[in-house]
Amino acid sequence: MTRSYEQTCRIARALDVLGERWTLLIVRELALGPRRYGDLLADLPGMGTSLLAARLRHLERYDVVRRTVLPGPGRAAGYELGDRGTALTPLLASLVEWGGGLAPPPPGSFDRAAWTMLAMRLTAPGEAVDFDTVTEIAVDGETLWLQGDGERVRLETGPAPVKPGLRLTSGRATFQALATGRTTVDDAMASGELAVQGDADRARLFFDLFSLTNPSPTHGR
Amino acid sequence: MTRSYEQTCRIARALDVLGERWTLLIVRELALGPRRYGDLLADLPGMGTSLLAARLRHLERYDVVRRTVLPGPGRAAGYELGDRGTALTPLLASLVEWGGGLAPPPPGSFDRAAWTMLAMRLTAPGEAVDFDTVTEIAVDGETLWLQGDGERVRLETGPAPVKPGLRLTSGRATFQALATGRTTVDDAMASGELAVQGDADRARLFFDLFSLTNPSPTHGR
DNA sequence: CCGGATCCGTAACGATACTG
DNA sequence: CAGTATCGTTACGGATCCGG
Repeated sequence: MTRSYEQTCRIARALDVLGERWTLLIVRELALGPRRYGDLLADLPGMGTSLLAARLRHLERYDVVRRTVLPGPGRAAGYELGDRGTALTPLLASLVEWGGGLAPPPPGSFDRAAWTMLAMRLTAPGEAVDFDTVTEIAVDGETLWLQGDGERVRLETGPAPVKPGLRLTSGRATFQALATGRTTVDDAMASGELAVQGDADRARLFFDLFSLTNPSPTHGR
Repeated sequence: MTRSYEQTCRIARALDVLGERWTLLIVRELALGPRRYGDLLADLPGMGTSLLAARLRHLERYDVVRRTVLPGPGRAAGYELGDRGTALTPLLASLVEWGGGLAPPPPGSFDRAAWTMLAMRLTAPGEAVDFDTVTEIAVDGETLWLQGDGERVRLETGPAPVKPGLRLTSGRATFQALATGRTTVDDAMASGELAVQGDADRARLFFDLFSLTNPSPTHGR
């Protein structure tokens, strides 16, 4: 089917499944919640449609990805992570940590707040699971939400399914600065670049918990 | 040079550097100690020589890989991991963990004890760094050695540079069974499939510490 | 002989058009 | 909207060739 390294090594076999172009970015997208085929295509600029279809079929075989019926009216078909897909969380976290050490991206790159927020979630300390305020984030028109439930932090694209207890609105540059700790909630509020609806203390706690401290909190050996 | 996703996302940027075919397997090989160009080529069956040269040059740019002079007589040129390469240890560990959940490899795959031992080292618990006995392992003619120094576990291919305190000799199948805990040192010794030179208690401790317990000791979130 | 560079056939990818 | 079909382009794999 797909080209294999034909090695017994676990690393090589993992890469047999995950190592081809776009594969882990599909997993990244679905780590942000279930999506429709067309949404995936739109969020992976440059990827051809036939390739996306082939990758999804491939990943289904390993239960990395699973077909599902999306919630809400319309019973639309979509894709979500399977059990072997959610098991990729530590791998995605390693990639985020390592990628954080690279030079800053060239201007003109595609950017989405959801990617930054996913990186924040993946590298957040364990206490972040107790952040139980439903928080909606709107960055430059893009909206997403998250909530900790004591077990893990749910993070999905789109508007919050219930009325959020905290709502943060900003532009991309400000959000990036907040994410990396280059600015603070107070400064961003004072300059009008960040709007906070809800408790300002909660907003401060939010960025304290999820901030992409770079260099990273070395995990592993 | 190489094709990029052109996304600001840290995952995508990490994959811009690491995501192409063979790249992480080169890192895996160099995680087993410095090597010469020809050795890398021999240990990566199927890889073309021009591609290896291109990958090495690419990885040098990011200090994942570095040119070096090999120890020993001859002052031969070789390659070793750079700082950004050794920083890939947690990523390799994640791949090992995830790959361990896949179906067993098809027969006829390439196999080396060094790959299994690297997987054991990457997923071993922290106490393994205190395993300070120089241990040489010979599996089916292939030899490698390792030693903990209290900080980390050094693991390299080839014979031990000093007289080992423990020496284990077996065939591939037996070593695999010992690595995955499907057999014990005592059983393998009793059946003559494993020869232990040195303290048998140390040999037992060795496999206790490094055994690829599958399912894994969940690390990360 | 080792460390590559060159060349060329094949397989993978990317863009667009097309179909149920 | 969710894919399949087609086709030009790029990347890879294998063999051969070259300089120290």
